[in-house]
Amino acid sequence: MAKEKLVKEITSMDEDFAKWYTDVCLKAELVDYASVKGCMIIRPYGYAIWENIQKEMDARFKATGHENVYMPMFIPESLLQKEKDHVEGFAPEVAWVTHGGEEELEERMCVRPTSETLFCDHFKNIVHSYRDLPKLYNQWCSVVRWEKTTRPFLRSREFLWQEGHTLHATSEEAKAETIQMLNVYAEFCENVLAMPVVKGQKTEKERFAGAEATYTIEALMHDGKALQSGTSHYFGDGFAKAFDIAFTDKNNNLVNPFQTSWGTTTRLIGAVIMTHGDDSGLVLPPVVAPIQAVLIPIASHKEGVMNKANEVYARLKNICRAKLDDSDQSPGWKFAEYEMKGVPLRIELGPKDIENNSCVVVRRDNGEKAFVSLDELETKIPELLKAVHNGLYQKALERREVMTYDAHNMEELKDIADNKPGFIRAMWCGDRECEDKLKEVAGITSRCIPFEQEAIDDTCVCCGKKTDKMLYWGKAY
RNA sequence: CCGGGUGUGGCGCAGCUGGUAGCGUGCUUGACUGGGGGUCAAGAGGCCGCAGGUUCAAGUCCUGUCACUCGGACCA
Repeated sequence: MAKEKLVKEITSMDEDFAKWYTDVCLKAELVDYASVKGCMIIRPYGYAIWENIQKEMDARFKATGHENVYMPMFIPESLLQKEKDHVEGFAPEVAWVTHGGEEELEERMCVRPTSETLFCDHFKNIVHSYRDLPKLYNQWCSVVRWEKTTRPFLRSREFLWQEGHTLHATSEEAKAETIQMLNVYAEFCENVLAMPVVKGQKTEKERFAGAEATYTIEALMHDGKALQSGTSHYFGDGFAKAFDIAFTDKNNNLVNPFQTSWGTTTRLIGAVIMTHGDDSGLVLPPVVAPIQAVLIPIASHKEGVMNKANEVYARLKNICRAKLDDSDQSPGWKFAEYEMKGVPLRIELGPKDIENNSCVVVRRDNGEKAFVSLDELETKIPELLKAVHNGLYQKALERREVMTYDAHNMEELKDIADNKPGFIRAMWCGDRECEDKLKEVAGITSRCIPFEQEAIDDTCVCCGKKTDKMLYWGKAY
């Protein structure tokens, strides 16, 4: 009699958010742990999400003129060493290969933690004239960073990602590319993942190793922590100089080109889980959901039910990514199972429905039930999928707005940081000391200097110096 | 890397003062069921994380190690 709302196998968010997250990853069959610490097995259901992310994102890269390439996974130590800031940033977390078979290598090689050095080494060989520019490359691959503490999707020692690397004749063009790709990421998060993000620039402290400027999209998770969900870097000509990349321009001068890189990772899947998920498990945005609608026959042994279900399924397959679950599990079990897996729409078809020439469609995002005439499947299902997407986006946006606070002085800031999880907006003078102090006093880091500025004060929240710069702060994953 | 917690059938756990390896769930088979994780019956399944040590005897005590996990420092 008692109606159990929760999926019992999943810890509730309020009780223990971290455990909830891990439960969802495992119970929704996204990942399994591997025998090497910090490495994960991405299972078919999880990988299918990644494939959909890749498909959508890759189309956007191609539409903006980029080409895919593949670089080696090993980087000789001498190559990694060429750009000073870069190697200092990554050296603590690279994995080294020292032997080939039984023999020790003359020069050890690291497993790529990122591929700037490889791309530079290649660009040096293929770029000689302004006619060779721009180079707009991207690669899909995995990289290795030997992290200390690890979590599925959010921080693993090996992870899948895409890294764009581009080379341009002018700094203006390279800067425009950096911003363009950040906008591609933001648009992708909104229209594909139904996830609102804050676009902005990283402070010098949070900048990528070797970059002149780093831009970021920051998302807010259910528990009020920020997640850096994609970055885009402008390198100036620093790498080009370090790697001797030069070309002859139209005026016959030998000059260095300007460079960018940008990346997103399987962390986006973690972002989806922590943005949309609830106590019943995963909630997937329809565009990336491996199964967009699951059809569950009721009383399937009864005359005519399976025939009708197969007929409806055949039509559904033409409308969306559909699945018919005709296994002998009970309907209730199936309801819980597909809720846990975040399937956007559940379609129930039983004897009563067939009598009425209709079916029951239930939305995963809000649980709303609708009776849909079987004659209207082709129009209603796409509408409902769109509605789920919009519902998810709106809910996430509203939550972010509610969880974003303005701090006008240090007492207020510390109070918010201690008691109200979320983004904190506060003015900042630009000094590293003030940034460090906020970390020390309130345990928060700067997330970004948002493009959309709003002067909530005219002085730095920390030192009181005059400023017109507003920052997003928060606790980050 | 520092500090806390946990490793026992697939999963979740119990196992006291060392003395025959247990429960729930899941799995298999069958029947009845079927609109929110069904009922009954009969089965299968265990190097007790790994390596040492103490002991007549170790899941239990000791040492080491590995993994997972939470919190901190560092990072996508």
